[in-house]
Amino acid sequence: MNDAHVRIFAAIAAIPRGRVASYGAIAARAGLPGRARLVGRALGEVPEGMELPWFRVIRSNGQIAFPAGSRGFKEQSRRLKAEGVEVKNGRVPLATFGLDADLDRALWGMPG
DNA sequence: CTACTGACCGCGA
DNA sequence: GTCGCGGCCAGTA
Repeated sequence: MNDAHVRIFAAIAAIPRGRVASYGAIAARAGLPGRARLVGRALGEVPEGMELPWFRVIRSNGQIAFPAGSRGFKEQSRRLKAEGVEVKNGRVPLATFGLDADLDRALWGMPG
């Protein structure tokens, strides 16, 4: 655990229910632009007891990052569907469930 | 030190 | 839709 991880977790925790955000977007919101891979690494280091909506983090193209059919893949798609997010063939339509500019501003208070 | 890997990203062809 | 390439950088061998 380090400061970068803490900020990454905070950004993930801010994703509202029924929405998803990309690794790159989380990295940017954590003050770490261009470091999407670090977000992936941080997610692999999440303490087991920690309450974190990790399943709301997907790739920039809408795909679930886990290999199709893997345990993580099933778990993630299950949780997303459980809160109303459409998962079709391992992919989420970002146009509908992604964070647009307005919601992004409302969440993280960027002036607009 | 080099080399390879990984829950990634964007651009160009 | 596909493939390739460079960027990013912490871990591991």
